[in-house]
Amino acid sequence: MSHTSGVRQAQKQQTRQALLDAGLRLLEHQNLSSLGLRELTRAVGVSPAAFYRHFPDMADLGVALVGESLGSLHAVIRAVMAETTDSGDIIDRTVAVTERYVAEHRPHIRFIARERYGGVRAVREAIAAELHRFADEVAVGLATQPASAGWSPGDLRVLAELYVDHMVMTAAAFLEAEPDDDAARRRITHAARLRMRIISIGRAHWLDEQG
Amino acid sequence: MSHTSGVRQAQKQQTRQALLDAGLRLLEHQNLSSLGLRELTRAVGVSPAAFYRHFPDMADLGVALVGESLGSLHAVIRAVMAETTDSGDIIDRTVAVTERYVAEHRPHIRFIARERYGGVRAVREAIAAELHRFADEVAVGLATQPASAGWSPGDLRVLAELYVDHMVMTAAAFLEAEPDDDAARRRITHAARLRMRIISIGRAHWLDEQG
DNA sequence: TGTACATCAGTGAACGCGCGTTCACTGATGTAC
DNA sequence: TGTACATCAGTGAACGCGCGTTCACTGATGTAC
Repeated sequence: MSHTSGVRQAQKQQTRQALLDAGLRLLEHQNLSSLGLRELTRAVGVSPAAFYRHFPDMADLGVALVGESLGSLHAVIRAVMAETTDSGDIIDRTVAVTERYVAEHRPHIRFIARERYGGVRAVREAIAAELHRFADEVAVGLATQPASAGWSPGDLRVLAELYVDHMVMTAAAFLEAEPDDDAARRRITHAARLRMRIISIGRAHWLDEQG
Repeated sequence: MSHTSGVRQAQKQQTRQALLDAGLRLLEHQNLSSLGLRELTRAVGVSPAAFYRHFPDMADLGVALVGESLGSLHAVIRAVMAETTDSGDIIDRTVAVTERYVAEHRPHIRFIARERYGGVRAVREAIAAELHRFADEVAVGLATQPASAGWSPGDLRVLAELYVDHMVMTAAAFLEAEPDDDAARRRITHAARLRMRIISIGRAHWLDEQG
């Protein structure tokens, strides 16, 4: 039984967080699989061996970064979905929230984009699992909307994934633009809204076409 | 003036191709930025120094692999777009072609997915440029269709990117499934068709909603 | 056709370097009484 | 409160290893006459 309080625990947690923070910073220009253990501990200012007090290996640190990067998104998504106003409004709001989230968590989102199909299996799987959970949440939200009447659960789930994928796609686009390139950001915003509207209209007319 | 014929040229080309082939194979389980020069030349059976007769560095080999991976897709896309039958048919055909292309070029497509947002700038940019060119081509194709009447060139371009992104998304999904997992492949095919139909229907009703 | 010289793809040895991991250790923090 | 012992985060030295790059070289191929 370990007391969770105490100076020692707090100091350990602080070093762990320093490793995560430095890792994220160093990953701005490289892959997780090319980030060196010594490079990381050097940046933090601890000995190489200290790393092993916190993570068994780099892949494990990567998985921790996935949680840190995507954990806070759940609340954001739920908040947007809860405000069930008209669909045009919800689209603009979603795009705006995505833009702001990328601006405020740039290194985290870059890390996710880079490692989503990257070379470290455990990290890839952790990201896939998180996105899966987002899609679940969106699917539940969609199911409660009147526009979903007549949709099978499986097809609703595909629709939810479509929305999540587009959110990721939009985030990646904002990522690639320079943060202060306002023209580029307006272009991305316009494209993201247009895409989501096309999908939204397609959804609304889906059942007509099936009849 | 160098004669392009000759035994020497042919042998050099052969070694270069062996480097590309071995590179692609070694990149199945790792990033370009963690692929070692010695690891690669060892796999090919030449001395490490021989590498420099063909590429200045690994990033350059990566760019060559991008060309090799996406070059042959142009012809395929153009062929599908040329057969302007009804839109349901063209969707099924596109999904089927994507599935077959991934099955036949698995390592190439995996490389593209992994490096699209990867750690090597030159390679990222080469991939982005190729996808940009695909979208251009699709936009030209779309512009000739009656369903595009009333669309601005800018919005048509967004629509073209939407189709390209969905092709990439579908390819990535096929990639993640085991090649012999027929159930997974059927699920992906169903989802891909549904997504494209929703987009197609949204496109058809876009102008109505704007009025 | 034969000869003498030029080119250049690939060699093999050498270099200095930073890597991941191990280990016994230290000394501050925690606990029992 | 004070004392004696336990815990354990972080140290620093050591290890063997594979890395990227350089260099003068070799010998097959190419060219000029």
